[in-house]
Amino acid sequence: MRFSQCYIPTLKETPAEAEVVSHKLLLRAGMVRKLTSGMYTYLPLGLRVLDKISRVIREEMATAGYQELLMPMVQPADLWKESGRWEHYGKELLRFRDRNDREYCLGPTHEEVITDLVRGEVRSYRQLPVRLYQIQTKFRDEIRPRFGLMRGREFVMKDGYSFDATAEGAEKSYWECHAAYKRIFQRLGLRFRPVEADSGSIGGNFSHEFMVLAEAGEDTIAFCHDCEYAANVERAEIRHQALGTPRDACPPAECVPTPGAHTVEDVSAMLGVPASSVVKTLIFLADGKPVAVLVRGDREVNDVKLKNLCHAQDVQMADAATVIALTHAPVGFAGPVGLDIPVYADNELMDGTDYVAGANKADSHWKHVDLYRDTRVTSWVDVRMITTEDACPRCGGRLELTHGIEVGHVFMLGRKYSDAMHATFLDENGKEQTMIMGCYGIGVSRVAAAAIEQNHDEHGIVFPPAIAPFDCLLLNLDPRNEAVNGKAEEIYRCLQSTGVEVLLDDREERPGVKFKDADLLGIPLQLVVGGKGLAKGVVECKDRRSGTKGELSVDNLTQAFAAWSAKVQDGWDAQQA
RNA sequence: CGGAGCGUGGCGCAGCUUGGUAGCGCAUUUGCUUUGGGAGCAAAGGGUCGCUGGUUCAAAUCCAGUCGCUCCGACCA
Repeated sequence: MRFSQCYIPTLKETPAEAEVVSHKLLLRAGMVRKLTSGMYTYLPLGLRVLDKISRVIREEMATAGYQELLMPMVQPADLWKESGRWEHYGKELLRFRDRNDREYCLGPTHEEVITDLVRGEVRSYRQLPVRLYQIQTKFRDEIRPRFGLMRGREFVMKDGYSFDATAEGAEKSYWECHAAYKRIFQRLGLRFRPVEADSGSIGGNFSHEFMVLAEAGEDTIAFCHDCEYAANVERAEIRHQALGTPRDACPPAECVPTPGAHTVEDVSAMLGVPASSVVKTLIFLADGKPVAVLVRGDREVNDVKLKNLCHAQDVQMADAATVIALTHAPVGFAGPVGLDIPVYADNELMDGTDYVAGANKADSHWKHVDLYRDTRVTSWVDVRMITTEDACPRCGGRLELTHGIEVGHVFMLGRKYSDAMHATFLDENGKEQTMIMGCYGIGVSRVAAAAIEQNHDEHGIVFPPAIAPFDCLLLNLDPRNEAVNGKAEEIYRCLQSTGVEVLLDDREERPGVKFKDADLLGIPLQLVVGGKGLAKGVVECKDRRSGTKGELSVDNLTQAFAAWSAKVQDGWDAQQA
């Protein structure tokens, strides 16, 4: 392609609306433009990036035995009523009516449609497994779209589904897709980790998220240095071993004044005890029902764990009025002593005694609290956030926390949808059975953003070769100079004929403009054809990632280019490993 | 939805407090010069100041409403 004939509107300045790096650079590099909140037009260069990502996905899904199809974006409400999600999915599901007043929604995901399809065709265990996927635009009416392509309302997703006759078969489908995802993100040149994850509202038995490691990531993941364990902190279980030693004797509990101390820090400072000796008592509403959660003062409650423990759809911190009604004290003085709502205490508190806790009375706390002696704990549970002080739940090794961007998620759904929608088949005994499903998503447009979050510098994007819109950017520094122009055109044709995707910058611009745009666009290989180089019989080359510059002789350019290109790819592979 | 902020030529911003001629940089057009890291000079074009209503002799500026966008929280690929 010729730059002069491409629609690549690069920007010198960053539009005010962009906050995160990937959004700024996608706008500046002329890859996307916003239509309205959370909805973007992919310009030619941006679309090429999506196509590159999709190509890898298609190849690896095919290898894993998944076939591509394409389902409608508009879905009838009936199917969603059948699965029960018309009621449960919430406002993210954009609903509307047609001219005949029939109800529809825009597809945020396609479990219902695919299940309807498969139940209509598949009668026998002999027809299973069925493994299908599509790459399509999805719509979710997000509460708050943000960060450009990272969380749009309209976005491109690959969604795959498997239907199996047996649990073993379903697991096979699941793990084969899991393996395909590893190959996909590997090939895309991203540093990533598959992590154990909570299933959330999609439901199901177990799931893994694929996290691209990046500072800007909205998720936190915990992973072990000594074994393969990695999990989203929402899910990471905590290895708790009872100390086995008798707890110290605890002096009688004593109520002491703590005026104005309504944070753990205030209390521990005022009473001269470490935060770890304070019991933090938080009141939550689980589907509207109050529960108290106890964690050590220096820990955080994990509300996903709490949600699962309560079997609740929704868990929130209680508002101030509710706290006052339940504890008879303002926020900040709640404690487990004498509290008559269910109390979930974190396992970690088992080991200690002589705690400080709120007194359920304004400006007062109890000292010398023994949770066994002085309170009634409903159950001891794992409800807190994991920390780097915790040991790996698998092997006891050292844990590290890092940020990640969720680009893929695989779920073992089980029979959640197939039961609700009667997707059944006859087994070898002629007995009716329910299909076992898995579903598998990759945020294609989010992968593009995540790749940029992970790979950029102060000059612009640094695309991994597999994702870059072109393999090579060929700069013709002086199109009006016959020798330079002729050589640039010759190299352009020559590289194209060997299958290299080349963008030729043939614009009548000053060299500086071309260099700046070249770095901004992030195409991995830059070749510079200019008078200076040609005088020496060379064109200059630059590896966008490392910044390393070199010279390639014009005489055996094809071979020299191939060798250099392989070297640049090696650099990427080394960085990824 | 709760909290914070922003809307002024294509882009980035100033002006608003204290009402009175709409301004700067970039980009665009033309000419000349320049030509290896976002060129220089000269000239030119382009804005109902988000929208509606109000106050006023007079509103970008003050008031009310409304729409849109961004950021912080609950959601998720």
